This record gives sequence, structure tokens and C-alpha cells, in this order.
Amino acid sequence: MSEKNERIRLKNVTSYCVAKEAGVSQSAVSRAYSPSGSISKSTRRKVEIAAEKLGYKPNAIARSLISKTSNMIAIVMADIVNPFYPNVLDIFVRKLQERGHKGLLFMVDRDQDVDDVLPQLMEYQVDGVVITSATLSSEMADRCMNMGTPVALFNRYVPAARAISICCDDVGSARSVADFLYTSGARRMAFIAGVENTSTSRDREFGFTAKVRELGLSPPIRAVGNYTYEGGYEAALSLFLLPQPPDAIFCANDLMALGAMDALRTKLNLSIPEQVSIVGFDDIDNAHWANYGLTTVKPPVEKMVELTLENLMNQVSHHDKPAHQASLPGELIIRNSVRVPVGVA
Amino acid sequence: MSEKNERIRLKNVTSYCVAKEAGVSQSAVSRAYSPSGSISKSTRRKVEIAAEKLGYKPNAIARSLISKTSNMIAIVMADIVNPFYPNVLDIFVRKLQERGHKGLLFMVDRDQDVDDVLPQLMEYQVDGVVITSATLSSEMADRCMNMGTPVALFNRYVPAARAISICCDDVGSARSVADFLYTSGARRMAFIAGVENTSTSRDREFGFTAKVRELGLSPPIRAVGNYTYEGGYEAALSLFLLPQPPDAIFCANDLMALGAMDALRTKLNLSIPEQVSIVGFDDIDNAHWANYGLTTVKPPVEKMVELTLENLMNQVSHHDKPAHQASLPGELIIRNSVRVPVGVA
DNA sequence: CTGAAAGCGCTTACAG
DNA sequence: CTGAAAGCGCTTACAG
Repeated sequence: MSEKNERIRLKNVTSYCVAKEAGVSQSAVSRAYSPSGSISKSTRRKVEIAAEKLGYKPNAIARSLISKTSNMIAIVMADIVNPFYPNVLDIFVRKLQERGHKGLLFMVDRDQDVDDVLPQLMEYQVDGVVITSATLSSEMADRCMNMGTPVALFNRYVPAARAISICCDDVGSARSVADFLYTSGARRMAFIAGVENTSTSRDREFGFTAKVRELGLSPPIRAVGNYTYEGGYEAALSLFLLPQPPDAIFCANDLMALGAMDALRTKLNLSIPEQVSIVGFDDIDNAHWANYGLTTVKPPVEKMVELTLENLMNQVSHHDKPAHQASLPGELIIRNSVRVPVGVA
Repeated sequence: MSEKNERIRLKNVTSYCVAKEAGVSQSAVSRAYSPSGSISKSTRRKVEIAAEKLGYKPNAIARSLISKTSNMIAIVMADIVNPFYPNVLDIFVRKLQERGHKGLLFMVDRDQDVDDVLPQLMEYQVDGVVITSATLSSEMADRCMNMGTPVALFNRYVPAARAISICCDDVGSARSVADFLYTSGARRMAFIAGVENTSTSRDREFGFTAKVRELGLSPPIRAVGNYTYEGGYEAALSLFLLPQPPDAIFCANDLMALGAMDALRTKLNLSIPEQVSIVGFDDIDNAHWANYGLTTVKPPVEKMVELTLENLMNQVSHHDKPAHQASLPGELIIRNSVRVPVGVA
């Protein structure tokens, strides 16, 4: 009982307590903590001393209620098992912190609809929503926008929606990969798809296939790996059951590419890149591990996050601005999983 | 301007609006959303219809302010680059969601003091704090406790603090590793430490070294890998510069163990496990990749998270209960990175 | 620059 | 079961 009282008492150092201690009004205390509050140096000093003495910290919840901005951004993630996303999350949260914002994190299953969690996150009056490695319906996106809560899709897009969307240039990057593989001498191309209904997998396949055709080759054979290591492993094996196995495989992400490499080397005893070239997408940490040296497309993650947040914050303060959609060029990182054509250093 | 108005208007569907629409009092609306609210079926129905019509969602911020519980738990993470932690985070957030709680995520640098972010997270009136892969001072832990905000350390502990602490049994698990390696025929043991001032690295080294001594072997030679892949890679190489290189290496985590494996195989052309045995700690996804097959200690992560949250929630509602400290046994997962002694299947 | 006062959107005794 | 009212801890016009 006494403990319980203690807890309540201790939590309750309010601006009134500080005002009393400092001999000023409660408004003065509030102003001392507001960047735009006009307050004299001496009053501020008095408040600071009293606050320090009492251990006062402004209550952000009360502030949110009255100011109608919580400084919280919801982050919805679906696929943290893919090592690409922890890094993305890390950058998001750090950049949020730099701007004085907080990240409210939600995890959804891959097959779960993001629409389900949106209502509960709206209850927390977040200023905006970032959705990563997941898609939401365009109706839901519109509903958020209508409620004044802007939504940004990271690495995904929904054609019809009024949502911000920042992607890597999947189509263009995939075309470069096809080009690069062709130059390296590959002629029988294969593609391992990720989760098939994602815009990333579709666009990477589209760009790759289109360019392969333009190069005059027969369209890539394909398999599906669902963006997992195991999926890539199995998909790669399946490609080598075909009468005409590929001499180059482009995987829709690195994780599948690493699975493919392990499958080819440990199971089929093929050597990479001598017999088969492999290219991935994401440039996750594992890609440069000594054992892999995976050639891959590196999306400009830092820039993408920055741009996402910039656009989101923009919409938070100027709701009337149109939602921005952008795709940034990826960079081809050349390592050792693709053979080098004769005559090229 | 009209857009701005629209935003404000649309955000403002309050319990009063619903009350008016439903022809009941505002209290009735509130009760309809409270599990303990005594309300008749018919009134509830009226409220539900009106709420549906207006698109009303209770404002969790306002609720937090009056009820003095935000249903938010802060999660502080330092080391998301280690694949062990994204998984931990995932489980934490999902379990939080199951309980109707939200996770407020903070990222700190490895060398940054967690003490720095605590004040800003306290402003958001979180009900509790989970700290993962990071340590905080015992003074700060006490300060949180005094403010009525319980703190739980996951996979770390601070001897003097009144904080909850849930760990894997690092000492015991490390002893088992020594035992297992000995049985497999290893006689010149080595240890690769993580970040040296962490309780996990220290305890794993302590248990391992103690058991190695008890077995009558000379104490393990050691190197430091700072819990990273590159660190493990370099540390392993350094061990083989010594006049008496080891025939078995226990690494304080998997990431370093994988780095060590790659170093030995690709750089020194040693075969694992024939020439050197390797054991890790964590059982991250990569450990069972076809190329590695790492023998490792698997902490009961799911149980540890559950226990952490259980203890935390307990302290949230009963502040007087003493903080619980526990360490759960890890499981040795045997794969192919340790040689099997002759005569053993 | 400063203080008194209203109000953000809820929950919860209180009285019926 | 129900409603009127107080109050959570702030911000922000408003008047000085």
C-alpha cells in the first residue's frame, strides 16, 4: 500500500509542482519547455532549478493530447527474418530519434493484412505511418490519409493509393543485372522470384525478363523462392532438374541467392562462378562474407529512408501536398559470384 | 486551408460526437469501450452503431493520460546487426501485441550509454522498459524503479540493480561446451570473446575456462572478436599465429563463429571439423545454413521473452514485488562443426 | 514577458 | 444501468 502510494506520488511531479517550487505560474513552466515560448532568462532559470530539484520531466502524453501531435511514427514490419530489414529498421529509428520522434513498432505476419493493425495504431494518434516489407490495401491507405495520418510505403507501392512510396529502381536495376550477366558470357538466364505478389519481386522479374529478351536470348527460366534462404536453396535445385539448366541465376533478394549458392556448391558440387553465376539484390551483410562474395544490387537504403521520412514529415505538416512516389537507382556491387569474361580485368 | 480544416475535423470524432449521435451520455460511450464498464446490451448496441457510422476510435492518448497507464513498453536495443536480436525483437513485439500492448523502440549505439535515452522514454509514460543487448547503470535502473517504471534486462544483468533480469545460463552452457569438446577429443581449447564488458561474454568465458581447467587441460588461449563476423574472422586468424594453435574454438556468439569458420576455411585452408572444431552461441538462422552446420548453444528465446514480459507486467501492476532475476538453461545443438570421437555414432 | 483560464478526449467515482 | 461532473497534465490564445 505504501509502495503503491509512493509510486503514484513519485510519478506526479507536474508542471504545477515545479511552478510552486519556482514561484512562477504553471504557464511559465510550460513555456520553459517550449521552443517557441517567450520567456525571460531569469524565469527560465528559476524553472530549470526547480525542475532539477524535483526531477521534473514534461509528460509527453499530456502534451500530445493538447497539441494534437504525438511525435510518434508507427513502423509496420513484416519480414524481419530477412537481414535486409533489421538494417532498415535501425536506420529508420535512428533518424526518427535524431528528429526528436519516437517509433512505435508493429510486426505483422507475411500473409497477414496490414489493414488489421492500422486501426489500433491510429488509436495512438501517430503522426504518420511507415510500412515496410508489406503492402496495404489502397482503401486503407486512403482512409488514413483522410484521417490526416499520412502513410509511406518503403520498398513497396500500391498503384491506386494516395500513399507516399519510396522504392529502389527495381526495374532498372534488374535490367542492368541482365546486361552485366550477358557481358560476362551468360546465355541461359534464370530468375528466382521472391514472394510473388510483392511489387519488388514482380518489378525485378519484369526488368530482368524484358532486358533478357531485348538481348535476343530466350526468356529466363524461373522458380519461386519466397524470399527465404530455404526457398532459394530449393528453387536453385529445381532449376537444375531441367533439361537445359541455367548458367546464370538472378535472385530477387540476397537471402535466396545465398541459399542458391549453398545448394549449388554443397548439393550439386557446382562451382561458382566458373559453372554458374549468381546475382542477388539487397547487399545484406552476409553477401560480403568471405565464403560468399555475392555480386548484388545495393539499394541506397540510407537515402531511401531519409527521403521517406522527409516526405512523411512534409505531409504531417502540410496535409495538402500530394503524396510523393519515387524510385532511387541501385548500385551494382561486383564481387566474385559472377564469372569475368575473358579479356576483362 | 480547406484541407487543413478537413484534417482537423476528421480527426475529431470524439466520444461526445458518438454520444450525441447515439442519444446517450458521453460516459456511456466510454463504458462501451471499457471491459469493466457496466452497460446494458441495448446501450452498447446504440453506441456501436453510432461509432461505426462516424468512424469513431477511442483516443488512446487521452485514455493514457487519465488512466495513468499507456500500455506502451519501451524496447531499447543496441545491436540489431547481430542476427540474434531481430528475432528477439520480433518475439517481443508480437507478444506485446498479443497482450494489447505497444512497443516503443529505441536504438542506441553499442558504446552509447543507455542512460541517455531513458529520460526521453520516460516522458512518454511507458509502463515498463525492456533493455536488450545493452547495459544500463544501476543508478539509472533504480531511478526508473523509483519512478514506478519497472526495467527488465534481457540477456544482461547488473549486479547491484533492482532490475528484472532474464538470461540464458551462460556459465552452465559454456561448461557443457567445454565438456562436449573434450569428449570429442579436443585438447587445446581456445575462446573468442565478444564485447568484453558484457555479462554474456564474461560469463561464457568464465564457465568455459573453469570447466577446461577442471578437465585438467591448460587454460584456453583467447582472442577478442567483439561479437562481429569480422571480429571473429580476425580473432580466429590470430589464434593460428600462435606456436600452439588450438584444435577447438568456442566463440561467445554465432556471428563470430561463422567468421572464424570462414577464416579457417578460406584463408588457412583448414577443414572443419577434421582439423579444428568450432562451437558458437545463439543458434541464429545462419548457423544451420548448409555451408556452416554450426554446433551451438540455443538459448530458449521464446521462454526468455515470455518470462521477461511476465515479470515486467507483474511489476507494472504490483510495484512492491521484488525484481526477479533468472537464467534459463540453453540447449546444445549438435551439427557438423565439431568432430565426432571415434566410436560414437 | 507573464498569469489566469479554457480545453485536449478520455475514465471514474458519485449519486441516482 | 445511467448521467453529470471532476480531473489527468499539458498548450495556447487572451489580456495585461
